[in-house]
Amino acid sequence: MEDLYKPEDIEPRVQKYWDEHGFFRVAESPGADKFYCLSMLPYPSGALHMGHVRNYTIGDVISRYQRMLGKKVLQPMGWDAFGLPAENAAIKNQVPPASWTYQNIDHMRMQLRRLGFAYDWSREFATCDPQYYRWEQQMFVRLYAKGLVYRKNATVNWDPVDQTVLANEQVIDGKGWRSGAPVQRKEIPQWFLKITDYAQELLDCLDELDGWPDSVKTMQRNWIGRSEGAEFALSVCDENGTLHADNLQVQVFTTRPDTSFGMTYAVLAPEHPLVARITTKAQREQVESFVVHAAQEEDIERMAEGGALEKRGVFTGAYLLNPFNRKPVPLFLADYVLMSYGTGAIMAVPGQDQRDWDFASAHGLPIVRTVQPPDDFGDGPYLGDGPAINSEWLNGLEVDAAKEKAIQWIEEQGIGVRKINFRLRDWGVSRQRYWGCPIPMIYCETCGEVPVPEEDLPVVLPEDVEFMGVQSPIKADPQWRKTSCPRCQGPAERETDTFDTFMESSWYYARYCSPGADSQIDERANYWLPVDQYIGGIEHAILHLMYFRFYHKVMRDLGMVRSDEPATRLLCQGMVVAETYYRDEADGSRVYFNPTEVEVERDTQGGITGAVLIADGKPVTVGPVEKMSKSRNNGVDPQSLIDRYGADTVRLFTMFASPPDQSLEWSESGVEGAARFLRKLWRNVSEHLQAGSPAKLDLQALNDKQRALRRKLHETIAKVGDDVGRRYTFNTAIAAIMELQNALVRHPDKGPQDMAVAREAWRAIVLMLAPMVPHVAEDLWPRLGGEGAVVDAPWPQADESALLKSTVEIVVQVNGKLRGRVTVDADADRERVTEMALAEENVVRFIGEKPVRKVVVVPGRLVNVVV
RNA sequence: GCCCGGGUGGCGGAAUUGGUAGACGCAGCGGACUUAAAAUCCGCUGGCCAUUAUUGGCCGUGCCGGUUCGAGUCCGGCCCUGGGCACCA
Repeated sequence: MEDLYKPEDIEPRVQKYWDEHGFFRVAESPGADKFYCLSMLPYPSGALHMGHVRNYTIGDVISRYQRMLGKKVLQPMGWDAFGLPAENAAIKNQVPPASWTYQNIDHMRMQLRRLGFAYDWSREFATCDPQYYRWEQQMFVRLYAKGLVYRKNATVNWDPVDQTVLANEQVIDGKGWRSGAPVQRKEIPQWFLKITDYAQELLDCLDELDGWPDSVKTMQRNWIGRSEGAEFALSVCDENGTLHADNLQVQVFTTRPDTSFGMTYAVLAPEHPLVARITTKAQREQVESFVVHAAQEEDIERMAEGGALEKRGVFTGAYLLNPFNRKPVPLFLADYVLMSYGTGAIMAVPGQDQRDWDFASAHGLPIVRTVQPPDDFGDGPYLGDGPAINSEWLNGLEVDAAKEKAIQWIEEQGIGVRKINFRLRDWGVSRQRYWGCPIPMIYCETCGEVPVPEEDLPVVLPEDVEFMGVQSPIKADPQWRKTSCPRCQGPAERETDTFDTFMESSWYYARYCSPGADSQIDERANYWLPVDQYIGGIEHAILHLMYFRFYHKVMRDLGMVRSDEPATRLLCQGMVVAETYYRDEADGSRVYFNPTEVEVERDTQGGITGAVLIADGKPVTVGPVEKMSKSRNNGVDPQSLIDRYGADTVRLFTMFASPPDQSLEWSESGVEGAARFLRKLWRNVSEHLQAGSPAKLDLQALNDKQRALRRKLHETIAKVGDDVGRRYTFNTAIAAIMELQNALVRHPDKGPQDMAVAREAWRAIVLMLAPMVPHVAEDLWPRLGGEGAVVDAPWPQADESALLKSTVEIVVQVNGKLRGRVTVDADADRERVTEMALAEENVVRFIGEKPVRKVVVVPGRLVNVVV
């Protein structure tokens, strides 16, 4: 065995061994326990960043651990290959988006292989492959047939100069990022998926996702935003209550029907269809002037500062008749009512609603309370509980009872119904971009919209294109879109929009289970699904993870899968952060320096006193710790770390520095610490092997010291198993292994039984480290007499008998303060322990003359004497 | 404004069910080895005070209060900080 730890030799050799034996290729094995461990697939941006390394290391550790428990483990990897950055790169570098993407995939695949992740590469795919997206297109036309797909006008960001739709990220200060022209809001037809049909189920199933973080479930609940109430009609009238000649009505939704007697005015959203019937052109223009102004920077800033938005509005001249008290109330237009939620119209009850209060105050409208606030309640709307007042037949009822009675009354009157509304909107999937999956629809002059027949799929996106401007090549090319109608054979045109890239990432996990299938997925998916552990960033808490759940339920309803949810357990890893360093230049600009270019200065206590730029030796300002980003120039390239330290060191550092769900602070010296640990491990095992062959372990022959060391070993095995398997606190698992190694080093005896215990310990250490640092573990395992590959070795189990202690140390407190320790027999009873505790020298001193009032005994832990 | 996290040494973090606060690592200090440096090894390392064969005391987990024999952990009220949402009736 070499004296020095050389990862540059070990890692390629071990990876070759895994590859040649195809260790990570898995097949279904009915009856065997399976474990599907999935990390979110990366966008092929060009190179791995530390966030990827962290995400995939966590997944790999869990996968390898589960495999050592004897399960069939599926861990796949692929590429979320469509997306906007490829188009930007295409414009910048004059290469087609496809070739740029494929090059990036090649490079990043090589980087992932270098890190030694246990992926079944035979299942790899890129989502831009027609053999992948053809199934997405097929599913879309099937959903169209089921009525879950529809087309309607929706508002987009439109760049009038580039004649293109912009993504939200491409709108900077209200202007197009390339043209600089003010962005317009434009209505164009777009395709939608009816995710709202699944709103209730998406909400209900969250309750059963015990393995998901509460934060994600809460965010999804809020996003779905269920509210219960009533929807009812109000008749348009004049100020005397005379009904409108056309018998016009306005539907409103409210969660507080109990407050209806307090309605003092009503509001329509500016886009409400009735607006054209009841307002003048001048009124509409006035509203438009502030609608255009809406949702601008200053409003958002004001809300961030905690202030209420200005309540702008205009009186229509019309009135609505409140059906509860037959009184007419003025009808306003105001942009604080949204057309996209509820009915686009509200009854306003300023006494019980903050926004209505603000509007009423600003426009001098009356305010009537319908719930009695407590005596000490000041000004403002009252949102709490209390008896109804000013409400005729509801008076005296508490809020819940009043709500119930009001809804019954509405239904009895035939003017409305009990209603549940969701905040969740249907999913708009059209993107006016080139580098995406073509939407398989055809427009025929006579037949209208016609889905592409399944046998004609896929609609292939041409990859060898000139991509010079922002304009999509398939939109620019009149030939591509020209086709014939599948129904009438007449001239027709293809849809030139492409899918939102969230479409590809909503079902990829199922395709991994069915490689090569001549259908979207096949029966093999039901063996592997649901995913047992999903790992990815918290930034996907709402969008991706909602679409992912929605798609799974849709696939279930199409008969493709049998489970209700796609993943039973979810882990959201924290951000990777690093210190920032900068200088403020004379011209007011701030220049950031990478942590690798800076040297930190410390005082004798180790506190940071400053930092200098290595290049010029002059000081730089130490900024806050922030998420690694280009703008702060604090990103660290994982490749350079791997080149310098090896994959195992990088993996060990990322797992050791913090628990997986908290942020990980990058530290050069922390990486060096990880490297030092592996060098020590290597040397210690080497010295152990050179010290000779161990005797057969004879438990009866162990002396106290050997027995104590072996107890430490088995305590560590128990703790590490719990940390890795249940708690996912890999940092504390590694710390426990480090402690065990330190204990072994401090036990230098080389007798036959010392060697036997040491051999047992080194083997356990190598096994417990194998998921985290698999290369060095694989290399050391056979040297320590291990059979076969460490990837298939069984996870060590604690020997209960080794954990038994003959004596235990008991902490003695007096009035809750630590005053001494006593060692007692493990089976000593309370009386004996109390007696020992009261006899301890320092305890006696503290009790002094004071009478003992009470003695609390926690068996095996402590005694507290109360005086 | 609403919702969800977090606040513990010089730093990252540990303390799993209310029971020894600071495991493990980093940084720092002292020493060994070395011509020297690196690497490696050993020791010390929350603050203050007393005592030095020794050890002991006081303070200490963002702030204020409470429950308890006992609180980093539970409860009430604040402060700071990270993230999410955006007038959803």
